[in-house]
Amino acid sequence: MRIVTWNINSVRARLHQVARFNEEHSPDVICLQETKAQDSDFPLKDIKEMGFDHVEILGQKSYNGVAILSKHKLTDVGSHEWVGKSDCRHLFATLPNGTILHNFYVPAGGDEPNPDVNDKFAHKLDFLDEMAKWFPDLYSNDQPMILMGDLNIAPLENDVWNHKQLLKIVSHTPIEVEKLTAIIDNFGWIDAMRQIISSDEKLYTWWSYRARDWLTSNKGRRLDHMWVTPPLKDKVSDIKVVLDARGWEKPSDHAPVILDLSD
DNA sequence: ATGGTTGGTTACCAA
Repeated sequence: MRIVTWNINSVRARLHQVARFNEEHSPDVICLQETKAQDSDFPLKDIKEMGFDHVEILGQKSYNGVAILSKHKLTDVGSHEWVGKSDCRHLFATLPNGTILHNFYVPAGGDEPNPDVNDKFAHKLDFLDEMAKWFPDLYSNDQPMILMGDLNIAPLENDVWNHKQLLKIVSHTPIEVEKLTAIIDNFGWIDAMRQIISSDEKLYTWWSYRARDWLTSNKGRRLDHMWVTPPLKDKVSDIKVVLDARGWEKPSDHAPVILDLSD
């Protein structure tokens, strides 16, 4: 089973890249974030022609939006309105083997890492606090479950190109890292990417559009994540960040992340 | 210290 998370930064602008990725990597499921299309504008027909017979979408005009593209039947589909907002940041569904998928787009949080003056940062912190309570309230971690998506936080020193220079940059501030770690610890999630690729190595999934040459400067951050519950721990056979896709023509600023699970 | 780019929507907002 091959499961992918990808912040695509507009599904309509990147439709040909979904097709290319599908041909080159044969995923079973792709969880998309930042689709930036209301449901009536979602290119459902094109996606289905790629072989994704089961598609769940939750979109809004211009901003945010998540989708699950699947070649297997999806059941028990739903979402939660985080911090009381209906801003299309979460979708969940269950695969035929019983594995529950959660697809998240956590708020980016703006530029100023001070919740007193920046409402977007306050919203991000509230969202994270709610996530830390929500999973233990509703689930047990002895069921197979995967949480993936753009969490907009790079928690470890080697998740950013320069730890010290980014301590006051939103996505790597101590308060965000502390809250993300609390979500993991409260429920017992396993960081599948770091189980496969050692925390001693730099690992990024996002590179700014503003860099003159993203690959040469390589000032990346690991903003996208794949977490699994303990029953799936030993079934994670591989993780890959598909760097190629960041270098395709008119790319998203995020690379897709592939999770391979053995049966 | 500052500005750099992109997508969606149409004079900026969010990332």
